Amino acid sequence: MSTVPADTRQRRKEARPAELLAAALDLFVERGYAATKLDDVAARAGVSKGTLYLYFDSKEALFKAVIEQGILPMLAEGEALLQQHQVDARSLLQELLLRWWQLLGETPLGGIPKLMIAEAGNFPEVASYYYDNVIVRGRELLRQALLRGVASGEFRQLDIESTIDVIMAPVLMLVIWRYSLAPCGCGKQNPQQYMTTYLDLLMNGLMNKEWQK
Amino acid sequence: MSTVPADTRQRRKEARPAELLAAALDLFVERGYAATKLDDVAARAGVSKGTLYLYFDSKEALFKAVIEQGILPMLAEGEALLQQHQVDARSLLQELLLRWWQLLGETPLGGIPKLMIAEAGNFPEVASYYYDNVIVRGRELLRQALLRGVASGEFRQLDIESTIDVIMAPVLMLVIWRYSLAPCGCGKQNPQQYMTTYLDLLMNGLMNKEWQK
Amino acid sequence: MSTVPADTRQRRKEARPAELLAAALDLFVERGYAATKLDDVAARAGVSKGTLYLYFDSKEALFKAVIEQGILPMLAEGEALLQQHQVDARSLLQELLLRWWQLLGETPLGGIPKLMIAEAGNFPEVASYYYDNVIVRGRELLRQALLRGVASGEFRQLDIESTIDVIMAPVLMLVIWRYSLAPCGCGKQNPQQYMTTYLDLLMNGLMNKEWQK
Amino acid sequence: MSTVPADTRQRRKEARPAELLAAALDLFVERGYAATKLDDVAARAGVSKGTLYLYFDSKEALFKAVIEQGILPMLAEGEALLQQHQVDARSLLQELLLRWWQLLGETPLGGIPKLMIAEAGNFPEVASYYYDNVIVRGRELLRQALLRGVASGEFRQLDIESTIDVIMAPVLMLVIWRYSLAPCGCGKQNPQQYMTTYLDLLMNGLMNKEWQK
DNA sequence: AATGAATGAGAATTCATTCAT
DNA sequence: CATGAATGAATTCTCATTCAT
Repeated sequence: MSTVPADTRQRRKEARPAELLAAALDLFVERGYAATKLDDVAARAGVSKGTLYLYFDSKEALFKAVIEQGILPMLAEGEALLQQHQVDARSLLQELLLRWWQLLGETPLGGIPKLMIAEAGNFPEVASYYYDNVIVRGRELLRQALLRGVASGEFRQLDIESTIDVIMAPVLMLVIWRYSLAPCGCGKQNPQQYMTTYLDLLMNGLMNKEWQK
Repeated sequence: MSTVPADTRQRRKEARPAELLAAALDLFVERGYAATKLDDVAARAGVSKGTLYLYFDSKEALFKAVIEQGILPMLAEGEALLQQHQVDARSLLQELLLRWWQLLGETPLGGIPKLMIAEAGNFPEVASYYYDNVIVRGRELLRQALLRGVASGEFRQLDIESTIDVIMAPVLMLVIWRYSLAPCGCGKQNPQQYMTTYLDLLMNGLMNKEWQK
Repeated sequence: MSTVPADTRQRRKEARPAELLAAALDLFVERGYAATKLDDVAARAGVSKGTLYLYFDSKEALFKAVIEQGILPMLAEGEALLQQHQVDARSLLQELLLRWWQLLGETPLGGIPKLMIAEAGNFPEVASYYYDNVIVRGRELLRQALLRGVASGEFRQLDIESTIDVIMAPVLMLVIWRYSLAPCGCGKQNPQQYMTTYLDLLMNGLMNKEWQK
Repeated sequence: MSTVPADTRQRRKEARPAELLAAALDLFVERGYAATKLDDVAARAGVSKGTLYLYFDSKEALFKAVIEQGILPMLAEGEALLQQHQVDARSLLQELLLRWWQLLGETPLGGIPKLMIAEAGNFPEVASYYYDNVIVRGRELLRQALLRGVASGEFRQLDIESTIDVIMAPVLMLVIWRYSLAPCGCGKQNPQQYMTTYLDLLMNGLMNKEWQK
């Protein structure tokens, strides 16, 4: 009746999908798609199971939405990173990797790579979608940084495509670990130290001797 | 009367567990634990559902056996690697990584890391077991190689523990990729090129300048 | 919109457990625990299999609830019987036995003794519970009646404890028969005549000669 | 080769059915028909599951054989009891009840009444068979004793048919208890005392005053 | 005769989805 | 919009029965 409750309700209503997606992301990442019960998703979002179906047609649709929505911030970050114009390739590359880690390593979105790896076989279309929109774009960013470094002479001559993959691996493993073995009390990681070591190793590996500090 | 059938039967009986484990490994890796139906495992092994229960008490027991049996070759390989006595640390490290890749990258066992990552949350005890027996031991091998290299002056001073993790990451990602996004037609990998690039980058990153070729 | 459906639904929901328990009691008594299919229980209660699990965690939980709920009326009757203050022990004892028979012999609860006898070996805890709450209490009622009769001189001196067991037996057999061999067309019993004969025999057996009418 | 082993084997072979029936009786009585696994029956008889099928066509056939074989000693005892010619009806009746109790209360056959009660609903034909061959015959024995006592004036005038049933009940309950609640630690029975009390009560209830001792 | 590996129909249980309120 | 009771298809697991040895 009053407008205030209407607003509150409105706000809730609009927030519902996001709350459901957040709950679903958590559980999908923690348990996997098949082992996640919609009851639990609804409960974690504080609604009833029926409500979930007001916003998502099916469990599969929910999964796809989780991935799609989870990807958006990565794409946005990618857009922002494109605006980067570090003077040297080393700084550019370092910046790319650090911001990626900040995005994935410190938000729930970090679970998406693990989820995608685990479920790629069951949802090939989603995997393709993820590949085309996230991986290809991310590789493109790295490719540009590498190409610039090689062109400027900062970086050694390397096979660009495989270098991209190799460079991605340690950051990926860092976030994957966080959502897989780390919660089981396996290996107390120090992400900060890990990134420091990684970047040091990488730059030493990439750069021409004369450019190395 | 004839000895052949008796032998055949015997041979089947002894081979059954291994056949079932192989089938289960394939499907667990491909679909995940929860999404794998025991009917399918049995069918792939060429037996009926009931037969599976003659050898494994439950789906969970089958899963554990898959991991435990899958780990054995890694441990054996680890033992063999310990016997390695390359003259220089560089060769030793390179040998470790290549043989690991050969073991995991070219046999169905390569699916185990992906499986473990996906299911660690649902089977923490198994994850701990895997960590203690595979990861800790693997890290020990790398640790020794790194320490030797640092002692000899081949390798730069680096934080050993985080370096181990960083070094493991690209090989892990290579096998994980093979069982996750690669089957979806995402990115035609060239593992040979990947390993070449990786080792080149790694050695350049690790080694002191004066030692670099 | 209409209140009737809401009421109906509510009423259904509240009635469900009782309906399921009634259906389960019937079938457990008729077929035994193991031979009773939950499908059949649900069907007899007019619901689907899944609904049963909304109210009971498992088949075993259903069984326990059947016994526990089935016992309540007996306990209530026991309480009521305690208020009895017949002038003579003969009337008191007769009243106890008749009311017990009315409760068990003329309602579905009569199946409980047969069910308990058949399943005691498979559910020892339930059997203990039944023993402590039903049998011990029932024996206490009989004990009091017997003690009073002996004290007043109405009844002969007898070993009280074994007399209690002997007295219980015929009424028990009457209800057990009703749910075991009687339905197979074995022996057309006349419970009325049976009880008359039983009480006559019992009273003659119990009472001192000078008190006998 | 030697004749002794052949004999042994022969003896075993001939004993097999009886051993299997004994094992089956034990388990059927303890757990009920449906809850008894043929694996367990075979194991208890010391043979393999397959062997069981050499002697019995099916689980149901085994059950029927258990009942049929279990009944034979009762029938034989019944025949022997018919030869009884006690001078007085009281002694005759007492003898009948005591020998029945000795047969059932002190051998594994005592489980048959419980088994029959529990499974009558699932095996109506077996129940009918049991009724016709055991109960009808047993009732006939009691009927004769009662008729003789009434004719001689020892016993009071009573409705014979219902008296038979009432008289059977306590002995039945005694053996039923032994295989149902007693094993659960419910009520430490003293069968000797129970029978003494029962017979005392019964005779006092049955006999004319002038005949009572 | 005896074995026990293999089978597959059947039963308990779960959970995504629907729908009346 | 929101709820949660109800559904039933799907899955794990069991066990009577068969049959090659």
